[in-house]
Amino acid sequence: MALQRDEVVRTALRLLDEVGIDGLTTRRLARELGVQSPALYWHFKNKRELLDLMAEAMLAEALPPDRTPDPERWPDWIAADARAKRRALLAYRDGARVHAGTLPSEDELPAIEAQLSALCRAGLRPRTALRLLLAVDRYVMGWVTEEQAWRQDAEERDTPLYADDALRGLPLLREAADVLRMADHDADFEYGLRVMIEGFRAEIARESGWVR
Amino acid sequence: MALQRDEVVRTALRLLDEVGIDGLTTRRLARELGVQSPALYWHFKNKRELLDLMAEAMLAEALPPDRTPDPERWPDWIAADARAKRRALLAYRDGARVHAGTLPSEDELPAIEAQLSALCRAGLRPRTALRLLLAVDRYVMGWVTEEQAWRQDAEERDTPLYADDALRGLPLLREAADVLRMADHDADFEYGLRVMIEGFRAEIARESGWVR
DNA sequence: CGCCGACCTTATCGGCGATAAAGTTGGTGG
DNA sequence: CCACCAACTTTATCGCCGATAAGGTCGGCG
Repeated sequence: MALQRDEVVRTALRLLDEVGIDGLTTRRLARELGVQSPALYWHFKNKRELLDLMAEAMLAEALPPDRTPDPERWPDWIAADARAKRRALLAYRDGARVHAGTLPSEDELPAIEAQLSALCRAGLRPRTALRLLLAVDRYVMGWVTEEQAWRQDAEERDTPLYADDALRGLPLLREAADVLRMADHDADFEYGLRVMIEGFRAEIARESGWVR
Repeated sequence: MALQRDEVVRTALRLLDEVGIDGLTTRRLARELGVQSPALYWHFKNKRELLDLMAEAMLAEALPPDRTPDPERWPDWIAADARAKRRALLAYRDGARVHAGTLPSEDELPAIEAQLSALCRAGLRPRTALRLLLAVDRYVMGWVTEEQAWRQDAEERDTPLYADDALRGLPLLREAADVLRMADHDADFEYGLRVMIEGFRAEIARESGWVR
């Protein structure tokens, strides 16, 4: 029975968790599939294409399909989407690096259009609404990229990050040491997300002319 | 005359612009320096260490040294720092990928302490202030990472991204096509930055008890 | 003079993504 | 029944890569 493109992607994602993106080589993947490595090039034209499909599959697994967003509750679904994307990226080792640099495919555009529609009904111009979605997406990407890099070398690190000694004479950092040492990624992520949504609220108020 | 560690880093940064991070190999760098590739391992224990030093040098070039931030004008210097960091990362090809995953070294901590101090005098608790700095940093990192990835494949791409055909039946996206096609990175970046700062304003108002 | 540390070379390892070219195999039309 | 074809895989090989081992060069210093 021949390989299915789909099976390759699923195996690649499972393997990703074991060995990380730097350990995910075509040879290793081929071995996992019981096949010689050039066989993979029948299914994908190169490794970049494999990574793109992995990224797509990663998000598809964790992101709920097209709900039609409610204009009234935009803060809720924007936050929910951001959390879902973070969860999707965190679900696999180096998920953010796999996803980085991929662009929305054309069949994701209708979902974006629906979000724009809701935001416009909430009072934004289309350009502004898209910029808003872009901004939160970039925040999530940056966040998870750093978060996973941190997790990575937290495993390898022997000495604790920023020992108390290093904070001598830095009382504020000492008080915020939990944040500095990234003890609670979830809470720290939520904080930034809430701040952005707070900012969007102000933006919508200004742009829809409710201000003053 | 022997190589200086510093000269290697400078050459690596110049070479980075020519060939990108994937083309920046120890062999290529050695050739550029008129030396055999294992010679580099006298100066750095591995490639990761070279990249770390490149990242440090990149930021040092473009970021002004420790100003003491004015508590009154926090929106100004937060925005200025974010712009400076973006500029620093954009100054070299793949700058964001080089910088990704590096942590602040311990001698950068005093500058952060000074920023925390200003934000606390503006009304935040230390933990919240640091979270705020973290959030804007992650936004910048995510932004520039995607921006550079986009620039990269904009060069390679033959067909335009999201042709008008793809936007048929998507009137809002069509109206926001400039943003979708990322025609003006600067303006789009500024928008998200402004939104975050707007959010910080609300956050400070709440936390310092001025609200209601 | 002899040593030593700084710095570099030569040789080599195992592994990488990718391509070319030659099988294999199952189904389909003549 | 057979010839062919498309789908899929193999073997062989290319030119790279990061890294290490072991040994050379050379200037300064005791």
